[in-house]
Amino acid sequence: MPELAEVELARRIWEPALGQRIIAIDTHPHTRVYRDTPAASIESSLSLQTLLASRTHGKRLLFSFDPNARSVPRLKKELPSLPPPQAMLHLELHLGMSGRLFLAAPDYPTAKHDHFILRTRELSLVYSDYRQFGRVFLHPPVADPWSALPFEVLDRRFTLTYLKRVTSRRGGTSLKALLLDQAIFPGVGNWMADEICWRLPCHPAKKLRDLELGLVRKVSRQICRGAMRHVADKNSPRDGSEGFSPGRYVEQVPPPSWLFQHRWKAGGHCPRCHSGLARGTVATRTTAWCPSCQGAA
DNA sequence: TACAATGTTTTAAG
DNA sequence: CCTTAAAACATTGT
Repeated sequence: MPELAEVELARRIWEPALGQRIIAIDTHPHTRVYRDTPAASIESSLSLQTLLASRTHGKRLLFSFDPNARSVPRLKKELPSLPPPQAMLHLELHLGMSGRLFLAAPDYPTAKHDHFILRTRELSLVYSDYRQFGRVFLHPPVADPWSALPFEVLDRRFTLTYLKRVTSRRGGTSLKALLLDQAIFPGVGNWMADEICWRLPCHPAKKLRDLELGLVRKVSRQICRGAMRHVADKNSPRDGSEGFSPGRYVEQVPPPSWLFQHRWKAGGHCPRCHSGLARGTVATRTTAWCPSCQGAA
């Protein structure tokens, strides 16, 4: 499920735990989710640390922990014998296709597909993923483990010049495949890619060399911004309640004027021209498009 | 039963 | 070495 906006939504779900200390960690240690970092090493690294911050980049989630939050008093010049501060630890999480985050009570019992649970005194932070395409791993303790990632679509630096440069050798690829490439459009997934193709409008199998890149850039930014707005509008009033409040975040979905609402329905119709939608495989993914608006490849 | 699923990585092929 | 296409991964639901 998770693309850009849904990943941001997932980040906010764990937000109530910022500033809290991890007092226990539960894992299913032998699942593929730990293919990068062994569960035991995550457990020992994060134990008793404080969750300080969270960010997203495309479909990635980053949670940063302060190993000094507990032992560092305000005075530092006065205590030269204190050990030097340790760098922040960064835990990255990817939700894959079926991963989700939720909050639960501190004594929440681990369920079948709950691979990773952080416990604080007040909350359980649960990562659940029945399909195990997702992953959780630790970064080496550097200041910013994400400094080399590509620009996000909504980043000011995502300019036409930039887009031309990073796609300069990709003329033979299809629009849909390009939109799904996380090195170029971080956070765009299957439904957003279809939405962008539809909004352009342009057939998803059209070759990049036949495209107007400036328009692709403009529309992809519109779709990303729109998707983010749909999650930002929701739950804006904070209820001020403490601790576990299930259901505070509910998934919100784009309006009926978007292709999104119609693309999976059998016999779905184009919200722009009302033609019947077409469906097929493009770039190895199931794809929906309007044969009337989007023309041919 | 067989296939598809809002994703990524690896392998194969051009 | 580079680009592009397809298989593999693990599990569930139709």
